[in-house]
Amino acid sequence: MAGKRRRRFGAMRKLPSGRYQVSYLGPDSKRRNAPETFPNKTAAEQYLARLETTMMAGEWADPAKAKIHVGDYADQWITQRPRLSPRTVDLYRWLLAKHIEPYVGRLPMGKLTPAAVRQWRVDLLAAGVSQTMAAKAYRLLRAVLNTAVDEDSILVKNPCRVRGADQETPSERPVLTVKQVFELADAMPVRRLRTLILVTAFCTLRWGEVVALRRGDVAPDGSRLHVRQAVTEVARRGVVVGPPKSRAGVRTLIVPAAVRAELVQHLEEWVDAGSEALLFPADNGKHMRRSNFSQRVKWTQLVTRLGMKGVHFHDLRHAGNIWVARVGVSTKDLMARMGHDDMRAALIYQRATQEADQAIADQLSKLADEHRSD
DNA sequence: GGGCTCTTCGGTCGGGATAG
DNA sequence: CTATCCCGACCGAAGAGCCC
Repeated sequence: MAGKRRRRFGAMRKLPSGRYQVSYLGPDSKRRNAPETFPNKTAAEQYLARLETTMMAGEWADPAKAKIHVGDYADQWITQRPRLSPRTVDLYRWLLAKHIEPYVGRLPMGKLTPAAVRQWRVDLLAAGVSQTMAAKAYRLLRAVLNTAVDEDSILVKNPCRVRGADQETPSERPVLTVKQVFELADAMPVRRLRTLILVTAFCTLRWGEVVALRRGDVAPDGSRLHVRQAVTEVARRGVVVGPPKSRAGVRTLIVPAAVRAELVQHLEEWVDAGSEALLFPADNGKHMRRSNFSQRVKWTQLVTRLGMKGVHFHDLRHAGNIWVARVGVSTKDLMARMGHDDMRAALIYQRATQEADQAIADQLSKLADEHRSD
């Protein structure tokens, strides 16, 4: 066209109706029309200018893809995610079906605004969903949408921006005393489960770790324990044996002298020969199952009867950790014993100890004050 | 300007109820 | 007894912020 310079970015034409239509090349070099036409040339120019800026900033979103439904995209996301553990896949699918799909699943991606996300969360909580589960669902949706932003150019910005919505409200677990742990152990219907309780508490083990222990993991004199495996129960696959939860989970523990004799006796009386024999097997010789144990010892009723209502098996591990922290070890040492890579949990125990120290100090001060006033 | 701590984000395991 | 549903708690890696 004579006299007309080609535009640096995009193209523009006047339609028979008198309105202006613009088109442009996306980052994928495909030509697209703007979703609407403009009443005058200036408006069209402004649209192109804004568009160019977003594209330069790498924030351009493909309008066609924005029509994909949130639920479909999320479903695809889970399927395509590499290296998710089976447990996580199960959880994600469940969260999607239960807490996401029914609310925003049929919404096109482009229609999922921050306001819609906010409302979704409000609805979820109003429906009686706990903070914890709402936070989980929120985090999943956010992770999905982050991929939509970063990799697929479906969205410009993640609409999940509710402050604190990803936070799970931590709750205090009861702290068992040494005496209570022994009471619990004594209440076990059979001797070998008594040992299970004591080893779990004094070696601060996880359930999956303690039931995976084998004869070869215990030093002959019961002084050391080698944690090298852990089991998880996976839907449709049953018990799965693998490495412990974290890298630091593989560890060697010194067994407190107080339970060594018991452990050695347990090995003699109950554990099959051979280094691969399980320390605490089920009656069928295979790994003990959680629900099997709970039902067998009637856990819920038991702890209630002993005045420890609401105590979980995992609280044995907590108790052990608290005791260890009270002995006055460093955070690093505590982490090593717990099999943690992360210091957060260890710090919680040390804080609990500090509070106890404070209480002791306060009591001492009181005594001193009483003395002075005499 | 390198090592530390804190926060954010994504991911994994534990526990109880209940149906089979 | 096992399997599964539903929910709650816990954890690791990397990025952000901070302090020498």
